[in-house]
Amino acid sequence: MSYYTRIAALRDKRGLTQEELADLLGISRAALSHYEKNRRKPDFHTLTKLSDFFNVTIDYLIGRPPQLLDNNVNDHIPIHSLKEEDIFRMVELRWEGLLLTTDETKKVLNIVQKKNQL
Amino acid sequence: MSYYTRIAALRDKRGLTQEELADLLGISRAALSHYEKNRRKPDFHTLTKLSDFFNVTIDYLIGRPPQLLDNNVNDHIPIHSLKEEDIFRMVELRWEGLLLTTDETKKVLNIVQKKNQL
DNA sequence: AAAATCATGATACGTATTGTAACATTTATG
DNA sequence: CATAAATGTTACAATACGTATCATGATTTT
Repeated sequence: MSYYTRIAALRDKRGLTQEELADLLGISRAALSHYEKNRRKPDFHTLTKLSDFFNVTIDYLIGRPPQLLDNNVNDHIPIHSLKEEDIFRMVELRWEGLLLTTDETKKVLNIVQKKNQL
Repeated sequence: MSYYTRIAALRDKRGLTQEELADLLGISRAALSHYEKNRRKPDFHTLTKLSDFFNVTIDYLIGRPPQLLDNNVNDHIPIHSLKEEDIFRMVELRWEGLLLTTDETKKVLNIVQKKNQL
């Protein structure tokens, strides 16, 4: 219920001060401090700027726990006529909230391929 | 800049009225209408309830355009010591914002495997 | 097709939340 | 341990929110 955003952790990881990040995003340091301490909630625009900057999803940013993979109903996926670009768009691998590059994705998919288990 | 949430579209897809969805989520119909028309912005808790209900990310829900896969720096991924469960956690395939089930994911990964192109 | 019903959009206002500046406290450094 | 740098906190004006209510639009019924 009471989320803790991961802004502070992400910022620390990059060795930025509140003031530096605030300037980069065009917001005040006080506001950023409030966000990190969960006293204030950034609006969508700021959320997006933060997510873009750190290359994470908003879900990750606000500390939303990951969803489970089952109990879902996707009737409309044309699984057998997926084009390569469709698949490319679907595959978004992340590690601790961070998107993998194309290269990294390739490597992981190769492992999947070898293990042949999923 | 000015996002349009996909709440209305997702709700319509399920054939729900504003009142029905509002009741399911424990919010007022007026509030929901405001969210759909981008006159008000739901708080994190409501955002999460909506995302959980529709099984989509918050990013998708608020209409954030998808991120690109390149220009990223993930130095810390232990690619060669990934356990199967690690990979499982990483693989979150989506189609129009909706998470794929394990079965569907298997199928798509099988296609990837055959095309052997990614 | 008019009346009635249902669904959604819009407004106004009391309340709650936000942003900012200023001050306080904590942490790092010479 | 004194100073500076970084972060935390408070108070208040400005903004945004939730709700009730009314307005409009869309279906249904007869």
